[in-house]
Amino acid sequence: MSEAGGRPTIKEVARRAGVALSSVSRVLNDHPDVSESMRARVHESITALGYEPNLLAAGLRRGSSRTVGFIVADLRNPLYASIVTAAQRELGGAGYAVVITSSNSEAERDEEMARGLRLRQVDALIVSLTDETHPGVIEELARFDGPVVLLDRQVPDLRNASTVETDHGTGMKRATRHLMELGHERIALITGPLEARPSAQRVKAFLDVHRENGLEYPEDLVRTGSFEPGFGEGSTSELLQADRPPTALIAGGNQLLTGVLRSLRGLGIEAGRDLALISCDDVPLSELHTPPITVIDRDIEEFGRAGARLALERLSDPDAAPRKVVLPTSLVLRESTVRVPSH
Amino acid sequence: MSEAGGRPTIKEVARRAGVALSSVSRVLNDHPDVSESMRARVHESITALGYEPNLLAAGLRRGSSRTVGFIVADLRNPLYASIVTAAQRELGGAGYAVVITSSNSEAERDEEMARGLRLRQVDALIVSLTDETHPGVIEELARFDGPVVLLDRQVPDLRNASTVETDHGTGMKRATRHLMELGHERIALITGPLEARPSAQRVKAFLDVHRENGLEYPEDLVRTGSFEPGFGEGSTSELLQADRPPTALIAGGNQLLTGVLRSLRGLGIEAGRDLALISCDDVPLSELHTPPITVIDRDIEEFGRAGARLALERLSDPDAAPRKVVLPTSLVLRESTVRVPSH
DNA sequence: TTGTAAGCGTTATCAA
DNA sequence: TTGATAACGCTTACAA
Repeated sequence: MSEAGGRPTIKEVARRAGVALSSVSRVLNDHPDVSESMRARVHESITALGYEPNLLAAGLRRGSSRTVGFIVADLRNPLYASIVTAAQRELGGAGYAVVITSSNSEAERDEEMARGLRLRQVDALIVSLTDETHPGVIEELARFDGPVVLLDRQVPDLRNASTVETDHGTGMKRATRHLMELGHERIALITGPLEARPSAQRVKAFLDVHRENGLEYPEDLVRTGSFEPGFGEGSTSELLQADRPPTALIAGGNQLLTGVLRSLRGLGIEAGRDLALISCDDVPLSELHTPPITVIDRDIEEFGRAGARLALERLSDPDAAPRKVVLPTSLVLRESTVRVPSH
Repeated sequence: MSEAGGRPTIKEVARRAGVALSSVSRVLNDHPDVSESMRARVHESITALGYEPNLLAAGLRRGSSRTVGFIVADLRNPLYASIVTAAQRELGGAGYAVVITSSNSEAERDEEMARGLRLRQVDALIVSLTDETHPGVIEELARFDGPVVLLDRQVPDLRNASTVETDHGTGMKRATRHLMELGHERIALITGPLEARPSAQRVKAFLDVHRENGLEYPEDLVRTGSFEPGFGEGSTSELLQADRPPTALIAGGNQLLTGVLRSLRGLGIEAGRDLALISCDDVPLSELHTPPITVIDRDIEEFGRAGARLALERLSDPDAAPRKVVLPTSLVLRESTVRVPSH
């Protein structure tokens, strides 16, 4: 199309406009010291040539790619997708592009993704770690020298990281107390690995409420391990087919919930009638299930925005100290927990 | 940590190893002509210095970023997330990173994202367009000179694009016939905008089956417009509160389905009993709903993989002609369509 | 097999 | 306010 085949560069724009290369750059980055006539000539040349900047080159020279890397444990979880979408909007408004990667809930992939993003010179990293205790990932994040934002995770070794957390503990306490008030004494809890903050917080809160009500530690009723549907399904089947099955169950996430519901269907057990059921995070399934399912909810968009803001904060002021934001949860009561257990 | 503060570069690796800069590069890219001793010395130096390559620089020089850009209409749709995840795995295996962007179902954002990815010098583009007729996006894609893969879209003007399509027509025909065999004569169809291939294909197939059965064109029962839940909810309410409501309904996507179900709940209408219901694409909600919902299904992972393969195909051989892959659909019968309508 | 050197498209420093 | 020019970190002819 232009001079010599390939895409026109700043150099050709300069030649055509009869100005210096650096002047074109100044116009492009709207530098304050450019005359109106210069701006006009350059713009004329730019549109005539159909010039488009090469962001790789600019990033290399500038030492910053104007890009934020995002690592999520599982993109297929609609929750993460919402977080990413909200964050992307916030960051986009500030001129940053977002590179999203998914680790498929494998800690080694987390490490791989973090490294990849580092080498691509992203300016900041927002991560939802699969395993906050995995040394490889921590090391990887420590090597990164831009701001790091951890979502719902805590890594004490990472001096440089801001965090946005959810107050899962309070939510779990409310849920557990709610079930106890309904008369349940044998409540089961299925949640992800203890290596992820939310699970640890939930288990602790769950046990605290038991203790506070003078109830024994229901060791056999607490299952931690994974956020995948399969884990929810298997655990539910085991729990409900044991000698003393629970009368209520709390699922620690929407993916776990689908597993729980699959199991219930297989066993012919109906939530709300035969078993009180509570899930974490509101999704269409929990709302539209028959009966609708009580959930520990939170503002997931705000969660994503908060992550983005924490990153931007330290991007605009590299000396700013890392911060921690804690977001609240609320208990949304629905029919899956209205009836008193028949046992 | 190393010489002068910043991260070590290839230059410092070379100096420490006492070899030429280019030799380090050769080792890094495992060029065939490197002696074992050279390789060893360089590697020693690399680990000693903690060297890490700058992919921005490599990409600039090479004229290729080893990156594939992905544009999806809505990341929050679990279906897209699965497609992306599958594609990412395939592309990652071939050494390509994936930059995911979401346009939030806004055609202008599609354009914006495409441009952004272009400027970032991605090597290929895989896109699920919001509006395949939007001139801005088409122009944008046309300017791109690497391979373009369109997902479930067709743009005749784009000579350079491969496509992976779903045979939505056959699926819709099966679904419609199935309902007619159950005795339904007034079947409603709610689907996305006609500007998106799947909707157009569905409407056509739906009408074809009506014609083939000697039934009039149910103009009042076909609603096209958007894939968002709100559109599903509003349309369902209107349809079911009209003078001659349908006895069966087909929802053209999982997001639409949640809207449909919300509306049904509000109206006190039960799927499977009062209204036969079919949805497109299987998600936990369709499977776990009471009653389970009949769906037009497809292998969504394969869809994503196919997109990735089409991109890789032309990435490794730039002269390869664009190709088109069509994936089948199947009808999964469930309880939402077993009963004969009472009307 | 290895080294020298040019250049990828920018930005930023320095003079003018 | 503008123009030369030197990087940025890497790859790749070409020479040795």
